[in-house]
Amino acid sequence: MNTAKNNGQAKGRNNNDKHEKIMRAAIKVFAKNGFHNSKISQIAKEAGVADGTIYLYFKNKDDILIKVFEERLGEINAMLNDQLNRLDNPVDELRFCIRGYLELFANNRALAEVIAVELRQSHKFMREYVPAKFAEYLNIISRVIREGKDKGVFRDNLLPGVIKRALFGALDELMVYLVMTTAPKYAIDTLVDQCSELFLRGLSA
Amino acid sequence: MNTAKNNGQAKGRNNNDKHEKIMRAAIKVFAKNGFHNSKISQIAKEAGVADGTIYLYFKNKDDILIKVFEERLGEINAMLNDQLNRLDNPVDELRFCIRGYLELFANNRALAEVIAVELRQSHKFMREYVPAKFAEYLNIISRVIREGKDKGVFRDNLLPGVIKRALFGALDELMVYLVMTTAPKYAIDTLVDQCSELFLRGLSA
Amino acid sequence: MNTAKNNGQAKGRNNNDKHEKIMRAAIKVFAKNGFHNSKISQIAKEAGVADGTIYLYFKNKDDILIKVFEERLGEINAMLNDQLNRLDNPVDELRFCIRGYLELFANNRALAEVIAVELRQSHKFMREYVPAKFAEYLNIISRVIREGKDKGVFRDNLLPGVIKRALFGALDELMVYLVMTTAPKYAIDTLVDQCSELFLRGLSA
Amino acid sequence: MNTAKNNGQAKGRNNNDKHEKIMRAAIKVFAKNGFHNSKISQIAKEAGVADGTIYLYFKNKDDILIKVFEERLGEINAMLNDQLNRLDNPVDELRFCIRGYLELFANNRALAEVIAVELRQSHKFMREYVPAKFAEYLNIISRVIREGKDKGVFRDNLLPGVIKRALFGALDELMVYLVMTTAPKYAIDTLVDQCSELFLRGLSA
DNA sequence: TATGAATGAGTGTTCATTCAT
DNA sequence: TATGAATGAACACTCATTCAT
Repeated sequence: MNTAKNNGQAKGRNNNDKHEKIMRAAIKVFAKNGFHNSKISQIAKEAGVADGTIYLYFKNKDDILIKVFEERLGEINAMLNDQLNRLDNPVDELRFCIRGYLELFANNRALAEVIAVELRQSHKFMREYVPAKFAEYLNIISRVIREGKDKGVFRDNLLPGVIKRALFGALDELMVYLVMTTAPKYAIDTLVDQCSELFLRGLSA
Repeated sequence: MNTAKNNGQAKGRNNNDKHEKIMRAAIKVFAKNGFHNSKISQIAKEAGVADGTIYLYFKNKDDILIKVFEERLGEINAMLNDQLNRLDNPVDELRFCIRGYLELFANNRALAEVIAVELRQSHKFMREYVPAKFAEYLNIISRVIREGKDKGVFRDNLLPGVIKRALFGALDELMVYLVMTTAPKYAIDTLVDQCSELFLRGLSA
Repeated sequence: MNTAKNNGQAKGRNNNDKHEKIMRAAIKVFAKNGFHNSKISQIAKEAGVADGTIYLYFKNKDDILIKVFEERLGEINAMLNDQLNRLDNPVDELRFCIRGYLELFANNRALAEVIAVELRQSHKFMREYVPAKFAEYLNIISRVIREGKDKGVFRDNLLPGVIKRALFGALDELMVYLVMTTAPKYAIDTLVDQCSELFLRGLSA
Repeated sequence: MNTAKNNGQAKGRNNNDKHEKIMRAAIKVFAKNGFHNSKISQIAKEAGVADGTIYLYFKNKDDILIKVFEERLGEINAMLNDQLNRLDNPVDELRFCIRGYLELFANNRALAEVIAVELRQSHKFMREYVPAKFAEYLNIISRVIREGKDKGVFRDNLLPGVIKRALFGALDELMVYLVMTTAPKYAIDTLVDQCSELFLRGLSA
């Protein structure tokens, strides 16, 4: 029944090609039409493969969306982990999280639309799918906050489990604004500055 | 072509009854199954009317969801406007906005689930539907912030248009946490306190 | 179950008013949209009555169409019978049948469209409904032909039962042409002349 | 959007099989129930394919009916064109047109019922659908008449554009009689003879 | 008689998924 | 692996008809 072959990450070169091609096509199509209005046949066409081929790489349509999230969020997490290691103070780190998140999506509008619009969407996601990489992402923020508390830079009565969600919500909303507004009134730098100052002041000891 | 009868609010008692009954039923059913998995026939059954009757009050399935948002958000806005008039300082007002939003949804889980999960959802919403009441809601926050700036309570370099979105995003995310988590680790009071302090410090002059 | 009140012809003045009003409205609406695309509510609106009122005068939607045919064809038959009595030779009588039929419909385009397009249509008509008045109409033609044979004006080996159908078919087709063509190439007089000469020569002894 | 594959005629054997199978099934089902009372699922069952398969070969339900007309009328036209070439005088040719038309349908009662009852039917046909093959058929008759005029066999004051319609109407009506009457009083030969003599005398110089 | 709100049966069409090649 | 023709379950919406007033 489950004929999907590639559940892990490291695969043969050839397969990977097609897996990646389908994923890129899916992001493009999802962004254009929304998940529910996107047809498998459109994705197949965009990817240059047959409809049936998609089922060699993905369990079903939902699986494509899940894989898109997981894989792209995984990349974001890897990038954040990598960069945060090079910084040595929570203030710069938080600023980097904020700037990194907004810039990333600003540069990949299609992916942003998909994540912004579809992430919270269907029951498949909020009910059945446990977004592992999403939790990991939140935890990166929480780690930075905890580090700030430990170093005495941030207030001591902060609950990282709450703050991480508030920050993520704020970032996500600003990202939606950035991506869904045809002619945004505020530049990305403005958003980053306003948001950073808001949170850093709000958190500071 | 459009046979929907109740576009305004104040109607005859009988019609209103049914309009309201259908809306309540829809919220319940949407919350349970998600919008796309909810069948018109389920809503009709839950409301105790015939399938066809729904189309006397709503243009189509999407229209039900839109009306739910608009009407409920309208109530929230009315409540906020009403209460904020009784307070005289921006700090208390912002605290009220935060507490009001979270408590409201905490007390109406079904509606919260619908709004949280479906609001940003399909192209119908982020692409075709212009959420008038939602904009109004954001502007209430922005008004409070502007007032705070005028009174010298909040910083002068704040951009209300950015801050209102950041705050809304944070609140929304916390609401999702509250509603979607089976056994939340944090009580609503905790969330309100953490969020209020975070933002009030972040905004303070 | 059958609540239709007016099955005969001679009725009270008041009822007749509404019966007639609905019928006229129906002809107009059927002609515009075709039978299957016409809604009871449209007819009701056009007639200036409530939907339910129609069911006080007609058994159901099909019944309206049947009544339209029967009543209008009845009028045609009455007119033909009346006029044919005043003529004394089969040649003039046949000419009159031909001219009468085409002129009648040319002057009532809406009715013509309905009869032309809908008469042969639905199973209700070709299968269940026995078009009494239609048979009567055909028999008027057949009577004229028989009379012509008796008087020695028309050939003796003619079968009136066949000829009446051929003539009706020809007339009907020309009527369709007249009515459905936006800018007919041939005037009604031309059609009458061509058709009369064709059939009179074809029938002549 | 339009996924129908077979718009032309000559296709691979497999596809053609199914296209033809569905068409035959449709004729059978339409003849039995009338177009509006025929369900896609019935046609699919009769054809031995899945409901969805029909939509690989036809745009929609209307399209099936249109294709039936066009293809069958196309065959009639081809047959007529082929046979008429072998005859050398308009009298025999017209006789052949008359006999050919009636015999063809007499031998394919289902198709006859469909064409007789549905051809003039719905707005789809008289209003939106332009019956190309039907016009072609009429023009074959008109060509024969013109040829007869040129050869001095038929009268000179004939208008072929009118006569072709009158003849078609007559034939069509006789065909309906033949097909819709349970026990026709007149044999097909009788009809052909009566009709041929009627028209040939009517047209003769 | 007249109304028109309410009913609910009925169906064309889409599209994710399968599987023979 | 790859294909794409075939499948068939699933569902929003319409509208003729009813009936309480």
